[in-house]
Amino acid sequence: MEKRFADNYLLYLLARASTEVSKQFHSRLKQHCLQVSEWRVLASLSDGDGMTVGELAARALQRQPTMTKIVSRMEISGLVRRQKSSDDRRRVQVFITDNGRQRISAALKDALAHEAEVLSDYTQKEASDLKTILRNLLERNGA
Amino acid sequence: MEKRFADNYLLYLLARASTEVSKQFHSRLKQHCLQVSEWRVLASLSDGDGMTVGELAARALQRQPTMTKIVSRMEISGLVRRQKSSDDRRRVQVFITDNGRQRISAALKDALAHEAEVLSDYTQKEASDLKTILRNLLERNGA
DNA sequence: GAAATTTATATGAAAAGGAATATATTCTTG
DNA sequence: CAAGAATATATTCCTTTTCATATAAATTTC
Repeated sequence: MEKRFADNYLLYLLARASTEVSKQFHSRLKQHCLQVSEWRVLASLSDGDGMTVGELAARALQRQPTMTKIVSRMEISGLVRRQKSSDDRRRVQVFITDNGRQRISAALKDALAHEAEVLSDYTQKEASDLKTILRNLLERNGA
Repeated sequence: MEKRFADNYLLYLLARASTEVSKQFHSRLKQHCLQVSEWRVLASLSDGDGMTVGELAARALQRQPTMTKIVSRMEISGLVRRQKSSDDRRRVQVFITDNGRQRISAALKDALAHEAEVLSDYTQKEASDLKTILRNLLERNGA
C-alpha cells in the first residue's frame, strides 16, 4: 500500500491525533450540556480564576475577538462574570461563577476518566513520556 | 510554580501542539493565496485524486456538509471539479484541476520545508519516533 | 420486487469565527 | 505633562461552520 504524504506529515498527524481524540471527549461534553469553548474557558478558570480576556484567549487557543464573544455568551448564561481590573482599567477579568463551577466539576472528572481511557494501553512511563514529548515540541516552537 | 491541570492534560497538549505548529504554517499558506481548508483538500487530492466528498471530509477532518460547501467554493474558483460516480450515483467524486495542481505544488514544498524547521532540533530518529508515537496513538483510538 | 432501511450528498437557517478596526486606557518620550 | 505609541477589549461586517433535515440512490428484507 502506497504511503500518502499526509500519513507522514507531522502537522497532519498532530491535527488528526488532536481531532480524533478530542472528538471522543466532545461527545461526553454534550452530556454535561457544555460547548467545547465553554469547557475550555471553564477548565482554564478552574486552574486560575480571574483571568483576563487575553489570557483566556491564549489558553483556550482562540483569538481575542472570539474570546470576547465567548465570554459574553457565557456571561449571559451565567457561567462566568466580568469585572474591570482596578489597576489597569483596560483589562477585564473573567471569574467563574458558582453555577459555572458546578457545571465544570463533573466535566473535569470526566476529562480525567477519558484521558485514562485514551492512555489505557500505555504504561505510566509511556504516558508521561508522550506528554513530555509534546511539551518539548511546544517549547521548541516558541510556545 | 504551580502545575495547572491543562499542562498535564493530554488533550490540551495535543490541541496546543497542533494549533501552535499549524499556525506557523497557515501564515505561509497566505502567501500561496490558499485557505487552510483549500490546502487540506488539495493536499488530500494530490495523494489520491478522485476522492468522494465523504472521504475528503474524513481526510480533511471536516464534517460532510462542511466539505460539500468547501468543494462547491473550490469548484467555483476552479481548483477542483465534481463528477458523479458511475457505479454509485449517490457518490460524487472530486478531482483536482490543473489549476489546483499548480497552486498546491509550491505549497507542498513549503509544507515539507516548514516541517523540517519544526523538527530542526530533532535527530532523524527522534523525528521518526515522534511520528510513530502519534500514529500509534491514532491506531489505539480507533482512527 | 415493493417497502423499508441505509448510505451519500446537498441545502437552509442559525450560530460561530475571522479580519479589520474602533474605543478606552496606559505607557513612553521629548 | 502633552502628544504619540502601545496595549486590552469590544464591535462590525462578512465568511464559514454547524445542526437538522431534505433529496436521491443503493441495499436489505419480507
